[in-house]
Amino acid sequence: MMESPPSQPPRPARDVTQHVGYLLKRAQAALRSAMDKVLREHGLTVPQYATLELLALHPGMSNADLARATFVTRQSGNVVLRGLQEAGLITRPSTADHGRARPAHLTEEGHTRLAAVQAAVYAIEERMVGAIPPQRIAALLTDLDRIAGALEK
Amino acid sequence: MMESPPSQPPRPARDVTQHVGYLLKRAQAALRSAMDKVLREHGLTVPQYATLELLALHPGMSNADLARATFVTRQSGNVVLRGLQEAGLITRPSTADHGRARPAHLTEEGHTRLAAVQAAVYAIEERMVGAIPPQRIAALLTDLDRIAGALEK
DNA sequence: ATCTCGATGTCAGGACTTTGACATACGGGA
DNA sequence: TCCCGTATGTCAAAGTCCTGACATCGAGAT
Repeated sequence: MMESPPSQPPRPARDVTQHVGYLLKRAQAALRSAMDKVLREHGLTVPQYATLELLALHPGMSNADLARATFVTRQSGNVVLRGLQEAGLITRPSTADHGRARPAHLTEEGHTRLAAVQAAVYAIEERMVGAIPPQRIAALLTDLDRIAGALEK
Repeated sequence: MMESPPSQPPRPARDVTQHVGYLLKRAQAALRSAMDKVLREHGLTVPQYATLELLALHPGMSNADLARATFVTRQSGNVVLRGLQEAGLITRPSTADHGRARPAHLTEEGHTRLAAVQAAVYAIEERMVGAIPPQRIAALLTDLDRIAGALEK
């Protein structure tokens, strides 16, 4: 019940469910749900997967680096890293050579597990991209980036 | 450290941080953070605010309705509703007249508090919209809707 | 040399959310 | 009429994440 697709008003939507913020939340919730479902079959959480992907791209990132990049606090990032470390997917030196930052690196198994899930995750990305007119993709990426930039200020 | 804006590759981005999913996450994280900050000053959480907004638009929504609309579980929705009820912002009949659903309604104070925060929240929406070329807004909303639709299936 | 400041890692506690389960209530079909 | 599937509300337990706080480390200023 309570379903009333407000029959799209002209342009300046007054319905809250037509605001950019709400649509953004809805899309993100759907993405999160889809990724959770797929990653669970591989024994990974979304933050864990994101961390693996980032470490594959930028080996040696510290906990603080990863926390910023995955949009969680350092504390949560620490939990993620310990989980990955216990699972044997990453390694971190027990002592920091420079500051306090301890650079993380993927293990052999880390690379393997990442490769195993990438196909499934990228399929989700494909479903998203496939739902959008190709000529709009670039603009969409740009706009999302601008939204983030405008709010992060 | 570890900051290397990958100097935007031509178009088909291979960098994970250029994927639709990542940008979506980033924009949503920025929005959530901005809203948290503003709403905290008014003693409300994001789900609580969303619930008030929805109840203003559709009086009488049930807990299950609200949970779906705010993208949380019924259990979380229940917690939100009890919080709002204790704060005196909404009312719910103690007994259901039809099924088990107990329709929620804003109290006088609920309307007042909502009105008080709307200005601040809408200013955030304005910051987002303002960062995007006006002629692209409609397309952006459409694309976000399609992304959600493609994933919710 | 010393001090101050920012960044990092970590701990403790609490807040929020989810998973899983159960009981109740309506509605349609056998 | 009776049964079964769906929807709803709720409880208990666990997980996840965050806030607040503290100690350490490096770099630049004093």
